[in-house]
Amino acid sequence: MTEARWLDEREARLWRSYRGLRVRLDGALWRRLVRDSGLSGPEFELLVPLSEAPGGLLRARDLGRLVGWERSRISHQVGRMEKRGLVVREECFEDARGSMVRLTEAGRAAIVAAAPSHVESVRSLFFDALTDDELTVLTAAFERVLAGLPKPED
Amino acid sequence: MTEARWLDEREARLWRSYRGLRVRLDGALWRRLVRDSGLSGPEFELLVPLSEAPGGLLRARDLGRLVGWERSRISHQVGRMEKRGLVVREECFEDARGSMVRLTEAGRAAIVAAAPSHVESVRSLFFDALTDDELTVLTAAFERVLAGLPKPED
DNA sequence: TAACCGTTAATGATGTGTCAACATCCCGGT
DNA sequence: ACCGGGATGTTGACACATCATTAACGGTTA
Repeated sequence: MTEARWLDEREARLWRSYRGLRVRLDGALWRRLVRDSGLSGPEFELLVPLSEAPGGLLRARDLGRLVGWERSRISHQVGRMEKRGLVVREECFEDARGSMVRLTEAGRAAIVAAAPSHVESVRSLFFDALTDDELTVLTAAFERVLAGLPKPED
Repeated sequence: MTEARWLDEREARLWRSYRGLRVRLDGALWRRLVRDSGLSGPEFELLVPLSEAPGGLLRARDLGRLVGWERSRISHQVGRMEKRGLVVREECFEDARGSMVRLTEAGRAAIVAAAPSHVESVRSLFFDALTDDELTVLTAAFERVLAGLPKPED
């Protein structure tokens, strides 16, 4: 258990700003989303792929893969959204184990109303503060960090 | 609601990588922390400033300011950590409204055991993938975005 | 056919975070 | 001395995320 590889001053500063960004940017986006559209972050995340699917219909398994969630999380979230009338569950004919998730009219109306405002928030809070060169550097750096991350099982 | 200011291809790519980073990097750090030390992320965040305070003693208000949390969140989290024996609540003599939070011996042992491994995770998963130039650019970009963020009430 | 294994979902328990009351206390002006 | 507004914490209700367990189903193999 050595003291080696501690963070130096510059590294600590970057880490603080990253933590701050993660908390404050996402917090601001979440609050604006709720305020402007009445949708929560997780609701928005599920509605996007559903709204892009033919008939607003996706199998729960595929929905989970599209957003990178596990089955249990999908199941709980779809349950809450079903109670709110945004989606309905239907049985899956190809595979009796599966279940289908279908966007309701209310759900489609909600995502259509929410998307433009949300994109505008992302642009004004994030992209408007970046230069074009920074956009390039950040993309390369983020993708390299992502590529080096261990699989979910670690 | 116009279609203007939609994200172009390069912007969408950066946004995807940022979202991925946010989820996968923080997820990996959380899982390693729990696995290596038995501490959760929020527990770790409160234990750090407490371990640096004289006597391991901080007023709840000050603890909240140090980590940037609101009162309710502090209260709930301290309550859970008190049940786990990591901290104890004491009354505040200077101000009868306040309450003090004190690190227990078990709490101090936990943070001392957890910190080196956590820093090593941050370094190996994040900093080792960045060049020195990127470190500079990211810090400047993050701090500029942070400075432009609205206050919590917006 | 029967035993078995992997996939898919649902569910309950637990930890976490936010919000809206609520109670209490401090402090300044009157 | 009093009063009223701001500060401080706690609590309960709810939404969210993860984990372990359970159940049902499909396909493979004995």
